[in-house]
Amino acid sequence: MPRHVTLSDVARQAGVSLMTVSRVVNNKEGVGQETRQQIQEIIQQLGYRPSSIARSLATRRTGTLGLIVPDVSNPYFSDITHGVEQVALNEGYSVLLCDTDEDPHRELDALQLLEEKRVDGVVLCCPRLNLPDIRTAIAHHPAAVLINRPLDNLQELTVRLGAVASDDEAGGELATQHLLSRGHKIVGFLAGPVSSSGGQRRGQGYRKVLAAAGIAFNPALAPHCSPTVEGGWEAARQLLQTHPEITALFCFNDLVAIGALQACAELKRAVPEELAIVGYDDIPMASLVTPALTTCRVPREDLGKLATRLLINRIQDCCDEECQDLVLKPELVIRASAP
Amino acid sequence: MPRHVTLSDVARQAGVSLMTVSRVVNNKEGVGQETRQQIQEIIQQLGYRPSSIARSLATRRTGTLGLIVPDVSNPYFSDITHGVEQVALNEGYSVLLCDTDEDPHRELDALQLLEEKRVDGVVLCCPRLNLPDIRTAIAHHPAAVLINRPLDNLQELTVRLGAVASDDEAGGELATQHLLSRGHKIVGFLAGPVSSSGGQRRGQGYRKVLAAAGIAFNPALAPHCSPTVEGGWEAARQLLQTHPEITALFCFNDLVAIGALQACAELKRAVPEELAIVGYDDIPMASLVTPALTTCRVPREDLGKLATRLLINRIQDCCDEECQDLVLKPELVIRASAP
DNA sequence: TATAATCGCGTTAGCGTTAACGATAGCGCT
DNA sequence: AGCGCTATCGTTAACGCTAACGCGATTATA
Repeated sequence: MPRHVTLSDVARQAGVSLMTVSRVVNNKEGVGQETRQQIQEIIQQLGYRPSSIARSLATRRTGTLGLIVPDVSNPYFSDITHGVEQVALNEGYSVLLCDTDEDPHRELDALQLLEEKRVDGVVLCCPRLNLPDIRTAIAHHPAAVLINRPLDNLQELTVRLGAVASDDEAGGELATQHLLSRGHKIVGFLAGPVSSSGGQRRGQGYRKVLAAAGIAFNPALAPHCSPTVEGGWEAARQLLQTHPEITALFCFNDLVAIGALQACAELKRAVPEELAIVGYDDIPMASLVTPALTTCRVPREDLGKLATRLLINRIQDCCDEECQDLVLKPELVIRASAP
Repeated sequence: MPRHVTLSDVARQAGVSLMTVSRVVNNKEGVGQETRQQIQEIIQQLGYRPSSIARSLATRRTGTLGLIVPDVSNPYFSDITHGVEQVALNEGYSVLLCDTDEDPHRELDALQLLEEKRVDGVVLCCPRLNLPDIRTAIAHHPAAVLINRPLDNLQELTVRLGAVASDDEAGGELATQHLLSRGHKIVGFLAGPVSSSGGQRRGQGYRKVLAAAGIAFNPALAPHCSPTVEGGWEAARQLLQTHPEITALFCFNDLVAIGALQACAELKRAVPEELAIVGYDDIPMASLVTPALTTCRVPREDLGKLATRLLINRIQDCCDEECQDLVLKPELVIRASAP
C-alpha cells in the first residue's frame, strides 16, 4: 500500500498552489476555466481522493450521522435503519451504525463513541436507557433526534433536539374501531408486556373507543402476554377458554396475533367467521400466514426517514418551529383475519 | 454549543505538556503515578473527549470499517450486519454502513465514499457489481473481505483480500439427500432466478445427489422462478399440474417454498403427506407457516462475524494462510413440511 | 483618467492529535 | 567521582486540509 496522493502532490504536479487545487476539488469559484480543467485532469490521472478526515479536522464537521439501534437484525429496526440510510445518503451524509444488542450500557458507550468520532448528529432509536443518562450523554452532541421516545422535559438542553414517534394510541383506536364497526361487541385485547409503553398507549386507544361506544372496559378481557408467537398462543388459549363469548381479538403485535391464530386452529375456532383477529406493526410475515392478518401498519421506514430529515434540519439550523416533536399515524391494513 | 475541550486545554490546566496528557489518555507508560492521576482528574472535570478525527489524521488509521450491503431491511442482510457489528465492536472498531438499495452504481459510490473516509477495511456483502469495477474500486482500500462472492482471479491485487461464503452446493446436496432418504424418487426443484449464482450452486448439489442415486436429471422438473412468494406460487402450480408424479419439492428459498405451500393448498395436495417441501435460508417466517418449513439454515450472522474477523486479521497483518477463502456449511432444519 | 470593483490565485495560520527524538534528573555501580 | 541507565517529561514537526486574508492585474464606473 503506497501512501495516498495528497493535495500538495496534485498542486506540485500542476504548478499551482494548494488552495487552487482545493477550490477545484470542492467546486468553488475563483479558478479560471483553463486552470480548472487542467487540474481536474491531473486529479484524474493521479487518482487523487480527498481525505475526509483532514477535511473534517479543518472544517469541524464530519458529514456523518450516528445511528443507535437496539438490534439491526430485528425487522422493526432494520426498516428504520434503511430509512435513515436513504435520506442520509440523499443529503450527502454517511451513517455510523451502532448496534447495542438491547443493552442500555452499550447504548451509553455508543453515545460516547459517537461523540469522539465527532458525528454531526445522532439518531437515537427506541432507547432502552433511562432519562438521566440520555440527558447527560446527549448533551455533548451537536444535535439529536429520538425515535419512539417522548422528549419529556429534555427541551431545556442546549442541543438541538427533536423526536418522532408512531402514534400508538391512534393505532389502538383504529383497530378497535374497525372491529366495532363490523358489529363486534365483545373485543379482547392481548396487551403485550406490562412494561411496554407502546402497549399501554395501544390499550388507551382500545379503551377510549370502547368507552365511546358505551362498552364497559373489562380487565379480564385484556391480559398481558410476552410479545412473541408463543406468548400470543398461550394468552389466546387461556382467554378464549375462559371467555368464549369473545368474538374479536386485538393483539399487541403481529407475532402475538400469529400465536392467537395457532391457538384458534387448535381450539377449532374459525378465523374470521367465529373470531376476528387484528395484529399490529404489519411485519412482512403478516400477509403470508393463513388467514392473512388484518393489522396496523407502523410506517417504520418513514420513521427513519423523518427522523433523519429532522436531524439534518437541526444540524443546518433551519429549525422550523413546527417539526419539534412529530407523530406518525399508523394505517389499518385490512386482510382476511378481520375483513 | 461551545467548542470542544482539547488536549492543550487539559495540558494548560494541569501545567504539563501536550504529550504527557496524550500519554495519559492513551494509557501509555512514561508518566509518573502522581501526575497521571492528577491529569485524569482534570480530564474528568473538564469533560474532555479525544478527537477521533485528529487522532486519525496523525496515526493514519480510523478504527472504522466500511460495510456495504444491498438492503439492510432484508433480513438476510440485517442478520449479516448484526454479526459484523458485534465483532467490530468487540475488536474496538466501529462500522460505517452503506445501503446500496440493490443498485450497483451506488455500490461503486459507496466504495469511493469509504475510501475518502479512509476506513481501515471494507466488508463487501453480496456485491451486485461486475468484477472489473469491484477490482478497480477495491484496489485502493487497505483491506477487504467479500461475502458470497468468490475471489476468482482477484488475488493478484495488492490489497489484503479475503472472502467468506455459504456453501450452496452443500446445501443443495443436504436438502436433496434428505428427501431421497425419505423414499422420494421424483424430486422437483424450483430453481430461482436464472442469474442467481447461488441458485446455480444449489442446483449443482441437487443434481449431484440425484446422479449418485442413479436418478436421471430431468430439466422439466427444475424450472426457474422469481425468488418471491408469488414466483414460488406460480412455478409450483405449473409444475405440479404438468408433473403430478412429483412427490417432493426443493425450493430456491423459503419465500418460494411458502408460495409452493399456498399452491398446494389450492390444488388440494396435502403437505407433507402427498408432497414434501424443503426451503432454503431459514428465515424467521419459516417456522411460523403451516406446516412449518423444513429448510437449509444459512448461518447469516456467522457469515458477518467471520468476515469481520477475517478483515481485522488482514488489517492487523496477521494473515494466517488458512483463512483466505472460507466456506460455511449450511445446516438442515427438519420441520413439518418434510419430516 | 482616476477610482473602484472584480477576478484569479497565493500565503499564512491553524484544526487536534501523535511520532520521534531530546533533555533532565535521579539512581546504582564500579 | 565518573559512567551509564532508566524514568519522566518536553519540543518539534508533521498528518492533509481549509478559512481568511492579501495582492496584483484586469475590467467596469464616474
